[in-house]
Amino acid sequence: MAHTTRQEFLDTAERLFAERGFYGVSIAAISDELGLTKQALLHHFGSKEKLYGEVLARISTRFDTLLANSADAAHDPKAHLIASLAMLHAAQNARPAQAKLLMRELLDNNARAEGAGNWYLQPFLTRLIAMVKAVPGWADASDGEALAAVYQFLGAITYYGISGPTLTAIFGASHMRATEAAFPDRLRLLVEATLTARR
Amino acid sequence: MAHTTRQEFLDTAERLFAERGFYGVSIAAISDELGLTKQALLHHFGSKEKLYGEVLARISTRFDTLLANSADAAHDPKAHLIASLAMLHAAQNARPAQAKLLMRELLDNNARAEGAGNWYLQPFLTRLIAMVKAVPGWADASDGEALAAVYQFLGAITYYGISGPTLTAIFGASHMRATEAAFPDRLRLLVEATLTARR
DNA sequence: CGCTTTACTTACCATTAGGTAAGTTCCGAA
DNA sequence: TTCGGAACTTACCTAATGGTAAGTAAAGCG
Repeated sequence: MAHTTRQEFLDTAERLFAERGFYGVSIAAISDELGLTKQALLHHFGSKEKLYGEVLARISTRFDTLLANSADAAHDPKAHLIASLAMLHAAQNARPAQAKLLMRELLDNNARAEGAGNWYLQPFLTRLIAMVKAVPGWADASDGEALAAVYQFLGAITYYGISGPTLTAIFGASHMRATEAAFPDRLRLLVEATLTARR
Repeated sequence: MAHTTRQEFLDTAERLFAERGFYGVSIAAISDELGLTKQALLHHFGSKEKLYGEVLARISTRFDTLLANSADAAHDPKAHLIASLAMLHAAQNARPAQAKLLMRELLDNNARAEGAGNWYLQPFLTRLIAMVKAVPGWADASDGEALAAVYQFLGAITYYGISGPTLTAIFGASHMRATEAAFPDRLRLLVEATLTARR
């Protein structure tokens, strides 16, 4: 709203952090892309770490509201879960940087997690867990059990979001188009298989 | 064999690069862990980039020979593929750093790929593609099609290799044990579902 | 009008980065 | 016994890093 510059910083940071990781991007590099000095960035965010935190929090919120908005059509829990995951997939496709950053966070948080690191993702994860537990036969599942399933779905989506560009870079663009359309079906198969495996 | 120090450098670098990424680790930090100076490292490897390349090449070779050694029992192509992927899964479990590093490479190579970056993984990927194409019904698949399947399998394995520690860190260790044993079955389901989807 | 706040800038700083240059120590072969 | 090369070390360099301090220009507001 009034904070246009702030949002531009967040957008640029999200993209660059996704491309090169936290340590691979300097605050000067981020600021340069906006034609500002790094002190402008520090003015808005205080430190590089806090900027990174805000970027992550924004992604988590984005996902969370995405899932919250789809909650009404929850007649069939399993169909609802699949539809929600498809929405996430679409969101990842629309914002490739987001997918990369999410995967990076899964890689980095052990090492670079003083304090609150992981909590950015937790509300989002918790909501997905609830959706899995709503599926018939999963009501009595433990949080860990449901989370493992969630993590697998999320991983498949996120991984797919990053593998597209990578494969294109290695093997050329022509091969990748056809398989792009097949992913939603594969995702559905994965969800069905995982959810059916438990009895 | 005579190069004990070299190998120790590679081991340490593999672990640290996996933990914090290429830019997150200084060559001084790697050397310090061995009680040596960074110039010792530069003496052996020339530059940080070359060290990183050797680490990746070693992983690729490791995988490649792993697959090559399992090639004899190829009576049933699908069973062979599944068994090979299970071997990879076991290898990733035995060396968690390896899984992380592989995933990082998939994230980083676009940005930090001047030249040969991706080629480290290609022989390994090519071998997996051949194994997929050996499955009945996949002989006429394009390289891209087969690679997409390979990439999905590899992603599932690699992702699972890194998600274990992460989930444990977030939700505690007790929840994770049970699901650990279930993964081979899930992997098999994934492979079956993916390979059957094509007709 | 004066005062504060916001959004920045220039100036500066200590630390660390990767890398070069020039030794030193040691070991194995001629 | 000397020689050469491998495996290091200390010393040094330049550039870049994240961050602090202090200021400036403009807008909002009593």
